[in-house]
Order: sequence, then structure tokens, then C-alpha cells
Amino acid sequence: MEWTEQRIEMLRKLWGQGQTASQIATLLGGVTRNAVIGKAHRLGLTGRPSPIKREGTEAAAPRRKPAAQRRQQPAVAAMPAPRHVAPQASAAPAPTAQAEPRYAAPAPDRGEIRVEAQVAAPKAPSAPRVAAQAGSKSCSWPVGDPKQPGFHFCGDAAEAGRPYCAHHCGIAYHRKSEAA
DNA sequence: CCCTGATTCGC
DNA sequence: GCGAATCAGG
Repeated sequence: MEWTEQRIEMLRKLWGQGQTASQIATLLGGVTRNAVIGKAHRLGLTGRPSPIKREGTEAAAPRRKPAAQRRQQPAVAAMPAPRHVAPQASAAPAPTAQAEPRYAAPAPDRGEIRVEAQVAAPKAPSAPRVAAQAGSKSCSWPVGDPKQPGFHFCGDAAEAGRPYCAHHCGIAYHRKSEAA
């Protein structure tokens, strides 16, 4: 998958809402949680409840190459790759019960950005078509469930420097001063 | 064993 | 830049 502006926006919002990388990855689809985390890092939004911390404890014992010995299994060998009609279509991934939203109330803030992040639906094979491809010029406000076929972005003319149109900028950015 | 994010490194 | 593998803590 490609990291479009919309997807990055999604990542930022979901991450900001406290969604876990796995959930974000599931919502976005086509990416693993590793990809999400990696992207998050590159975006510079790693600031969140980190379960662990590698530094500090030992300054004189830097095992800086723990991952060096891996990746020695190219053995790509051989996939016959049967060229029959691709009947598969996600074949019921069965998100398991674990995929259920454990977060009771992610962002109750009235004025906060809130993506309708329903994790219930299975991964839609039909990736959310980017209605507003332009990104920088069209509103990236998510309309509907990211996994629903009908999901789309606002696509209206975005404000300068904002990912959303004026209307959605108001929804997204107005602090909890005079919510709905 | 499951989860989580963090880090590193090959591509 | 991207993401898998891996690490490390709960």
C-alpha cells in the first residue's frame, strides 16, 4: 500500500486518539502494525504510552546490533504460483475477538478530532478508493467507516495548510469551547 | 502466550 | 522511505 496523505492523516488522528498500532493497521488495511509503527516513527509521533524503554539502564553495554544476525533466510524458493482464477477475496479473515475495541471512550472531547473507528467490520478487500486523491487541495475528512465500501473523503476544497475544508476544519480543530 | 510499542536493518 | 524481524516490557 502507499502512504497517501489521507492515510497519513488517518494514522495521525488514530494514533492521537490512542488507538493501538494494530488497530490502526487494521483500520487502514493493507499494512501491518509494524508498518504503522514505522511510519509513525518517521512522522515523528512516537510520543505515547510506550510499554518499554530500551535506553537508560545500560550505557556501557549497548547491544546495538541485535537484529543483525537475522534476515538470513532468503530461501525464497519457489512458489509454483498457480495461475488459476483468483477466487479468493480475503476469505473471511475472522478478526477474532481480540480485534474488538477495548477502548471504552477514546476521545469524549466534543471538539476533538474523532474518526469513526469501528473495528467490528472485517477487512474490506476493496480498499477505500481515494476519492480525494489530491490530498493537499481536497478535504481529507473521512466520511463513513474507513472499511465500508462507501467510505470516502470529503473532497471539498481544503483550507490552506489544512487537510480539511473550512467546514471540517471547524469540526476538527475547534477546541472544546463551543462544541455542537 | 497474548498483547504493546521501539528499534534496527535490508530492501 | 518502507516494513519485516526482532527486541523488550506488561
